[in-house]
Amino acid sequence: MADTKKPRGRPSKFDPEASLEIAMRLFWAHGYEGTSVAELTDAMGINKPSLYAAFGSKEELFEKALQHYIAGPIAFVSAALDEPTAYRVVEKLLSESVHFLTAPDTPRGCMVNTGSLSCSKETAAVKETLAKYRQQFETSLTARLQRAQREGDLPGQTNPATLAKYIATLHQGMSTQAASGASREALLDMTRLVLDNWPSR
Amino acid sequence: MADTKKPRGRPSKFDPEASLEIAMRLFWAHGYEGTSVAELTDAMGINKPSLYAAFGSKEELFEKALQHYIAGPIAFVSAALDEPTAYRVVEKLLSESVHFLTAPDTPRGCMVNTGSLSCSKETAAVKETLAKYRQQFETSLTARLQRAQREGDLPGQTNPATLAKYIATLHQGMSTQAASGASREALLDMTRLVLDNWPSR
DNA sequence: ATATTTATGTACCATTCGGTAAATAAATAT
DNA sequence: ATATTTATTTACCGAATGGTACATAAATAT
Repeated sequence: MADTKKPRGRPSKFDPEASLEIAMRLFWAHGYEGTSVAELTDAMGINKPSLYAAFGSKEELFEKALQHYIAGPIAFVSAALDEPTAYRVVEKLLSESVHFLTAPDTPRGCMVNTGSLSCSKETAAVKETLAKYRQQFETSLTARLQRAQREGDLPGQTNPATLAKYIATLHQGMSTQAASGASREALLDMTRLVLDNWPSR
Repeated sequence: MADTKKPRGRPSKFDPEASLEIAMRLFWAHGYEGTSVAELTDAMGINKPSLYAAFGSKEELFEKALQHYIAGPIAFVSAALDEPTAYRVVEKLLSESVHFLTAPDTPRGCMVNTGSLSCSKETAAVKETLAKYRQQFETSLTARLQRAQREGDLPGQTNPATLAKYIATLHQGMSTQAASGASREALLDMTRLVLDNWPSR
């Protein structure tokens, strides 16, 4: 089942998957513009041509690191949408986000939120990519809340899009809070406050 | 009353106040690292030595532009704390923030939030300055809510610090939302939702 | 008129930026 | 053994970065 046929030329001395993980951590911690190619190659232990051969460009590497981030560390976000009720979706989303955003062994804050909020004109594409992902999340959450309304666990007078924007906004704000040093306990207290005032509890 | 005594040397051909306003707009729109000194001097119509003579360094200029921003465009934030009740403080704060963050003639988002969230290690000082200002706001709001509790317009079981963090988090999230293109109407709807679920209404 | 003071414009500094050309090293195919 | 293929290392590219030395221009003081 494994790849038994040996490749033709000189073997790579680095694992692209491991390098992607390293890139993710650096972009996560310092953003797109705050991370230089030299820092990336230093951390990966490779030279620049190897990076460009494997990933194309800094921007492509960022995109791939972003995919890696979405499929890995924040997979819990889309998983939370599978909870049975709107309340439990939001409960799980917020509480898991707090734990994630304040985890001791990973950068503070969410890469999708802090990766590139304001940037030079040249880097606007990256900024918009991240904005697109945030929008996708909000759209998915809206759809999930609409389903909840059909299934009767969300009051009919609540606007799902507005509620989704509310949760997305809180989530984005929590990312800033965590990146600025807010404690896990304080953010959990805040989550409790939000859930205690949930429209349909 | 005016400054009648003529200064000694060659007169300045630029107004430092106007230049500070220009710097504020650029930093506001593109952040600290996303704005280059060359872009600043171009927009101001001066040469670099004039900028350095007037403001010291890029970082000092940013600090002064930040003061200008806090004293000007977002003076309404501390002004909102003067409203008579906790509910009206928050109502004014959120609704005015939405109008401010989505104003058509100014950059989207709040400079204190988007000025430098993630950045290279070298620029960590600017990031922390902004985090400090956000913390100051949250602390002021906490104090205001404590006063509200003493004055009886906020239920005793509510934790002012938690409630203040909640509002601050929403505010920070709204900045990201606005910077990402959220419409004024959608954000006002969201504000309405928040206020309708206010703990002590 | 001349000296002094201040701000200007020009030209430059070392460093870093993202990215690449070219030579070389290490593997397999024949 | 030799050719071919692939990835490596080294060295470099032009442009942009934040910041400054230096000569000059424009004002006042004497």
